[in-house]
Amino acid sequence: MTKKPTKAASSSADRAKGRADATQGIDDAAPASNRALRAQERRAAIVEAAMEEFIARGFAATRLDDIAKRAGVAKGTIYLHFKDKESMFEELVRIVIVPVVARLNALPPPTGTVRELVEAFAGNFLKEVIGTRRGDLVRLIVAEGPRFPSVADFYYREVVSRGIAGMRALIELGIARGEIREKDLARFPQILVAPAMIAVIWQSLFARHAPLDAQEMLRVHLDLIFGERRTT
Amino acid sequence: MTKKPTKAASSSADRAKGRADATQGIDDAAPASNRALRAQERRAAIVEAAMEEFIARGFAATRLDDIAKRAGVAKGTIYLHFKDKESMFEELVRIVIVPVVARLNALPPPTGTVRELVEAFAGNFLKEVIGTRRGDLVRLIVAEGPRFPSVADFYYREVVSRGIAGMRALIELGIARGEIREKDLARFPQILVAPAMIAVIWQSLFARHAPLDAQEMLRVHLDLIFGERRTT
Amino acid sequence: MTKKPTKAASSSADRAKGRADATQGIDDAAPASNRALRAQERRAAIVEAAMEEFIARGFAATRLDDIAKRAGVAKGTIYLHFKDKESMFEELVRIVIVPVVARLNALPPPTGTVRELVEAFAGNFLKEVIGTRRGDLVRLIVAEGPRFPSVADFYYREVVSRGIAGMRALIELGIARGEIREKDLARFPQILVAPAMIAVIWQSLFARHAPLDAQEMLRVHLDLIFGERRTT
Amino acid sequence: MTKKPTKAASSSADRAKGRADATQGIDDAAPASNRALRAQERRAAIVEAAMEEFIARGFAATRLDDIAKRAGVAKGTIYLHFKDKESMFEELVRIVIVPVVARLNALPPPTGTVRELVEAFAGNFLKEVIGTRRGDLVRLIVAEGPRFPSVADFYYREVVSRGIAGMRALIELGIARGEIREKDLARFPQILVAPAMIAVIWQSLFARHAPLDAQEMLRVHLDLIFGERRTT
DNA sequence: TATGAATGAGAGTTCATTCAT
DNA sequence: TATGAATGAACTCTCATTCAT
Repeated sequence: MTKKPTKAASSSADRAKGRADATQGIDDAAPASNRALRAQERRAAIVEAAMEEFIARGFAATRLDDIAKRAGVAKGTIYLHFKDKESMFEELVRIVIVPVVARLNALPPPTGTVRELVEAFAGNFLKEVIGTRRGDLVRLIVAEGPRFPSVADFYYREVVSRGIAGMRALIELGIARGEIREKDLARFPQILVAPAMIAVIWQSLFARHAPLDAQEMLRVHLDLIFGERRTT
Repeated sequence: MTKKPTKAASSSADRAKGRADATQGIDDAAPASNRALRAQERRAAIVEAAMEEFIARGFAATRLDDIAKRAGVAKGTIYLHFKDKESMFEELVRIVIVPVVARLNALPPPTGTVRELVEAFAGNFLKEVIGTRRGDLVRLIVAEGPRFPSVADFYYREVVSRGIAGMRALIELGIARGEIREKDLARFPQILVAPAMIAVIWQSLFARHAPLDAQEMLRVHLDLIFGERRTT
Repeated sequence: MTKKPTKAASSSADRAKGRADATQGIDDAAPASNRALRAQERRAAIVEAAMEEFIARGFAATRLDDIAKRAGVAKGTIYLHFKDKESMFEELVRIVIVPVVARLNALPPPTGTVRELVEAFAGNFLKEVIGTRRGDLVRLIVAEGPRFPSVADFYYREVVSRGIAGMRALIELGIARGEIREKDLARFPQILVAPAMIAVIWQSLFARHAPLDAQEMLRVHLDLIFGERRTT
Repeated sequence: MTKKPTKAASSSADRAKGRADATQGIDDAAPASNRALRAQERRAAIVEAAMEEFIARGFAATRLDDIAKRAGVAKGTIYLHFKDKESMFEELVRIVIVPVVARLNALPPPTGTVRELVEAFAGNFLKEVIGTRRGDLVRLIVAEGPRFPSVADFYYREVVSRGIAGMRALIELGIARGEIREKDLARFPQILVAPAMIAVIWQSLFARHAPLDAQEMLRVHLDLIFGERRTT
């Protein structure tokens, strides 16, 4: 997790870093960094617990008491790391999303056909997002976005706009290579990812009633775009 | 005294008024139905107000005080119509959704090509859902669904499953008539509506950053499915 | 008590007044005004209780819980009458001081010598302020004034400046009549009341260690100003 | 290691520094006294900081965190010097008041007329108390006295009773020498200092609205007691 | 000796729900 | 039937105090 300390946590975090560097290689540095380490662990535990609770209950219905209990810390400890409930929520989303963005930026080497690229990407999405905590996060953002414009903004800026741009590039490549016939698709990359989004939402709302084979659905959707796959 | 009409806010209010007009002139009925009439109006006002507030703030953050104020009734009056906040929310969604279902059932006469049918449907959806209160309702259900399984269930049963079934029928018709080539599409009617759903969500979260021309997007999507439209 | 209702309390207070006027003389007005009456009583009880607690503990150390308990109401009821703890304190001082000012304005008929007037005034002060709740209020204002400028301002405007002006008028009359020799006294009416203030503070802090005969002290002070009294 | 010096904050700090310079060069004493020295300095800093904060906010509203920050020590360090917040406050007042008493005891040689003595005293009071931190301390004691009887007791015993006794002695001298005519004044020395006290309070509460020329007021008051001064 | 992260009791405030009118 | 004052449980946030380092 890339350090992005709260004001409250910054001093200890910074100092910890400094000290660790200074005592690099010296055994008895352990106790010094133990403190910082424990602080990091606590912070991580709070983030983890808060995420679970926010996803399970939404922002307003989540009790800080429950987050504390789940994280195994005292109520007051939360306030050593976050200013208040609101900014905790906002920061949380950032904290959880940043590594996602990082991974998106670590582009896979563009080899093979565009369809293969998109399939690889979709496969990854299936595994890592649909039906997972990460998927619930998406639903959380959809749910709370209007009340937390800064969260929606952040999510748009960091994830959506980049994702859209990436998709558009892929689509244009596909068009240039003749893999995609529908030229206007480049104007609406949302169409490419729409079924994936629907799958995310479907899983958390309706999976009970009618399980959805997301993988198959994506395949069909890609057939629509790239033309039917020959007999594999 | 119909205590719990399964009619939507507006329509029930309108009908109630109509009835009052109809019974005009019957002396001993007038005062009695006046009472009922007023009760109906109040109830409708509460439903309307509650919907606005729930959409704007979500379930937990909505105050009954605000609903009462907006509806122009006293706080206690709400409890004459609904058991408590939770069951009010659950009932509310039902009340608002029922007329939607009713309209869906009043199928438009299936004339013309399948594409024309779907386009008509999509056009209606564009006008009546995307960027409207009704669209926000969809987002509200996505947001609160996990905490209100009964709401999600109801929505699935009354709207989603029927909608899916209807789409499937259309798709099969399209396949039979040769308008749709991708045969597997019938297995995932979700693909047909996915961009529409995405448009709904996009409007309430990201319209500010990047307005989305939903109409055009739907057209492109239909081109994908039905093959490109010739020059008009 | 001149009605000066809080925003929260205003509606009920106003309506109560209106209704009371409307139903003047009609017996069954009782139940209607009972409500308003009870509300007034509650409000008065809160004011009374809050005053006691604030005097006993100061602003910061006073618990709303204790005020509620002492007033015999629920904690939430306080918020029907006052916006929050701070504005409750500020309003409280106003509420308690207003009748004091009213009484000051109801000037006693200026008969007899200036010394007699001043003695009458001092006698009243002795009876009504020194060693009473009212005296404690003065100490409370001294204590909290710097943290509640609005309170200090109000007290200065309504009580201190008027009191000073009144004293100055009396002193000038005394000088004109030849009862007071020290002409510069009119420039510092504070001197006239200083021992009275000291007596107020003394009673609440040191009475235990060394009781102070305030009456005698004031007499000696007046002798200083008016010259020794002959053997009456 | 003198644990609880009975010296005032500032003076002890200054003196401590002086001592450190004096013991410079004694090898094995240096580190030991360095420790004690640092401790003394810290303690003095805490006392100073605490005084400022208590005066500015009162006892209950003062945060130990702020005291620590202002003193440049960690929160925990305070507890190495004081048992808890309450006893810190009580001790503090003692620490700050002791040097005042000491100075009072170092009586100036009684030369000249009584009026001159009193004027010298009043002049000193004007300079050192009215409108200064020391004056605020008086207000603090008035404010917190009822909640800290031990503070009020201490202040009475060490300052008030001695001051009263001293004033009485002066007054009696004045009467004996014929400078003061009003014999009963000796029974109420409070009258002599009352305007000075009023000036202290006035400065911190009302100076903004109506500045008070304390020096002139005291002069007028002394004229009242000693008779008008001739044209110097 | 000094630190400051951690604690958790306790404070102010809100708001769903009740009930006398 | 309708009201809205009253309730008090429950929530967020603060801060004196402790203790491992």
